[in-house]
Amino acid sequence: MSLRKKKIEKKKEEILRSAAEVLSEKGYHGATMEDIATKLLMTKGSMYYYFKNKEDLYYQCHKMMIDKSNEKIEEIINSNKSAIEKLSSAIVSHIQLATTEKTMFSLMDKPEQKFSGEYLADILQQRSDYEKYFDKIINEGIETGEFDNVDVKLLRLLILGSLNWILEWYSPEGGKTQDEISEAFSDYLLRIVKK
Amino acid sequence: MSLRKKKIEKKKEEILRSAAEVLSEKGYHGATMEDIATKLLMTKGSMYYYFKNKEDLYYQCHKMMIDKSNEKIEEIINSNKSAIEKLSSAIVSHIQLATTEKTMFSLMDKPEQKFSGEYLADILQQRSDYEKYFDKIINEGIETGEFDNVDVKLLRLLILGSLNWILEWYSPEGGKTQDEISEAFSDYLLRIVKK
Amino acid sequence: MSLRKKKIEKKKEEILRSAAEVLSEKGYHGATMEDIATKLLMTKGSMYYYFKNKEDLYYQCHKMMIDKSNEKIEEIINSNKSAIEKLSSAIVSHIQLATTEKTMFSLMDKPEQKFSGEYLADILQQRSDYEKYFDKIINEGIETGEFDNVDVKLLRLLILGSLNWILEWYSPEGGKTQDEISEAFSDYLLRIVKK
Amino acid sequence: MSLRKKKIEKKKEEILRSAAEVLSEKGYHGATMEDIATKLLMTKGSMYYYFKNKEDLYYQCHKMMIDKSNEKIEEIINSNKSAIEKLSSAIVSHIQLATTEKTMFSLMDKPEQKFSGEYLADILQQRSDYEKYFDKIINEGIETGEFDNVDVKLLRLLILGSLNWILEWYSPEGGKTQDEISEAFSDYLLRIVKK
DNA sequence: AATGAATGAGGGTTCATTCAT
DNA sequence: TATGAATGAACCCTCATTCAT
Repeated sequence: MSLRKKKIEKKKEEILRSAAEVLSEKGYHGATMEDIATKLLMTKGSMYYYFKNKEDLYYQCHKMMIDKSNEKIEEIINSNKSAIEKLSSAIVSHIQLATTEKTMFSLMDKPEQKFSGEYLADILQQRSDYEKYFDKIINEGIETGEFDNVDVKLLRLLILGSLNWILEWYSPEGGKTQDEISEAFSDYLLRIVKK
Repeated sequence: MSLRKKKIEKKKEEILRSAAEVLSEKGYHGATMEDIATKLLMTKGSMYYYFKNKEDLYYQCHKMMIDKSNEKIEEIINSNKSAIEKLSSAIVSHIQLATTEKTMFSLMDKPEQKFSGEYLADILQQRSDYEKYFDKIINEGIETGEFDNVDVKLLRLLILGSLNWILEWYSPEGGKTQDEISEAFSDYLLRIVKK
Repeated sequence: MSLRKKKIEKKKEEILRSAAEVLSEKGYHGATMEDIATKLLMTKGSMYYYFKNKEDLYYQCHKMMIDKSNEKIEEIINSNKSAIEKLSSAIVSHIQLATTEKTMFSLMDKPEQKFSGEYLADILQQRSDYEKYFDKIINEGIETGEFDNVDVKLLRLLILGSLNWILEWYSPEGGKTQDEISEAFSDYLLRIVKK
Repeated sequence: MSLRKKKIEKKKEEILRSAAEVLSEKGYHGATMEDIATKLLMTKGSMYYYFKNKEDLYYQCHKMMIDKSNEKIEEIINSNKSAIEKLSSAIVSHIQLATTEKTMFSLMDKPEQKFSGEYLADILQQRSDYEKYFDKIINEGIETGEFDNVDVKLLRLLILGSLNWILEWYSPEGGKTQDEISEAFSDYLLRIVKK
């Protein structure tokens, strides 16, 4: 990648982070291109140099986040840990990411209301990938006998539901720290599968 | 209540049900008053005979749903069941309501992005009431010794998160029936608290 | 006129008076049929039993007022007074009417912005009649030698302008009484014509 | 001021002049943003680049005009003329402005029906300033003995009333020229105060 | 004689998007 | 690269008017 390309890439990410904040705070339809541009000390028009349109901007925000999530969980999957440890790690990792990058993370909600066509298919695929990783861990646990014989899909939905919901209530100033939440949630959720 | 009042009330509810469908499908900002009216074979303007504005319409949808939820859970709370049975019932009831009235239920998400001022305060209060009921059940279980000594608030957040998330994936045509989901979720979630 | 007709006529005038108040306060376009109906403890729809439409309602308000004005000035014209006394009386009478019926009187402003076609022509004719009466008095004064030789039209415009403007600032609670205003204005305005 | 700012200022004034014509012809409520835009070969939406909303546009029209009026009268006040000459000049100046800029001038009517809150207070203040200048001249004349001992406020109301009313009847094609009107009105009105 | 309900045309305003500079 | 200016489609909402009852 040329230096120029890299610089653009850098700028793009800077925009993405800032855009994500506004977008997650006001919602996709609630946030205007102007809102986003203002926060970046740019003008509305300039944004179109970097992004094709609003949907594209949103998509890139989304992608940036899901890539990070997938990276992390792949790492966990490929480690030498036991299934229990893997599931615990995945839960903790998800929470850490969600709470640290609350703003960006919360973009990932209700994609059907924001995306259409090509973009939507892509987004759903990426999500599905992430979910598959969880299924993989759970299946592994069942096979090794570490886990009880649960309904894999339903359990995964339960777990991810409880984790994703954290965005709805977590606040850095709020009562619980990230670590407290991580510990409690991984403890509680593992109780479901442990024999 | 006069006959006229009753008729108007009936019409209002009819509108609400239909509106909820459109609103939950397209989101608050995504759905237009025209969309909603068209579905009812009405005109945009007519809606304003029954509702002050879009926010008001949305608010009423919301209220209708949360009233039902609160009614149900109050019934459970006041019953003679054990804490375990109460929690299980509350979970099942929540799932039944959420899946049966998926469209209306899903309106209850992210109120800060849709409401402001008076309305928002009201909504948040109603939500908080519902959550308090769950806390009450959990506390009861701890006191009677039925439940393990958990962090009440975090557990409640975990449970409600996993339940609310059902809206994101449940589909009547999908793989699992309401009952299967209810059974699995109440089973799994109770494992967390049972000693 | 039958008794029934008379009753309708009565009701009409009642509506007119009340309507005029709202109309003059909020302006023709600013006042809604609902505003007017509410004040009369009626419903919007009922107004259409008495009046063809908003323009018609406004027109009738207008007519009611100008008829009164013309009546009074005709009386003055046909009296046995001197021109000076007639002009003075006309001024005083105009002020009394304008201040007593401030609300209705102020409807008579800028008819071109509110009326069209048939209505407009009618209104302008009625206005013109009233103005002609003033001209007549002034001409009479010049002929009898009571008045200086002024430009009749310009003087009439000056006088009526200053009188009509009273609506813009007169308030029953304000500093000056109707009589003080009447006296001062007739005194000042007569100074212009007196030799 | 930068070149850009100047250009925008220029455009704003261009819009204001054109808007004033439409607004004064059709009235505030009668004129639509579309009407105004069309006349400028612009689109409705573009107007919002320059003005916050309709009320703002109207306010700026108003302000532009009253600033001019105040400028002129201040000049007169600060001159070395006698009170009689000052009053005469003020009358002539007012007439010249009103007839030359008939369209914009006529916007200044009935502000309570068009403005609210902040805007209204501002407008009323500006008006009041202008009136105070007239009072000052009249008081000066009384003090120097040039004028008869009149009721200052009532006389000012009489004078400004007759002047403002000119807008209701003046037409460039009509019978009287600006100068004829100016001469007649200042002559007539001064007769009131001259000893 | 009155009204509840519905309508639809139109108004103000917002905003994603474009494009010349 | 960046932006100022313009656009136009779409949205929410208002309101005069109608009409069955």
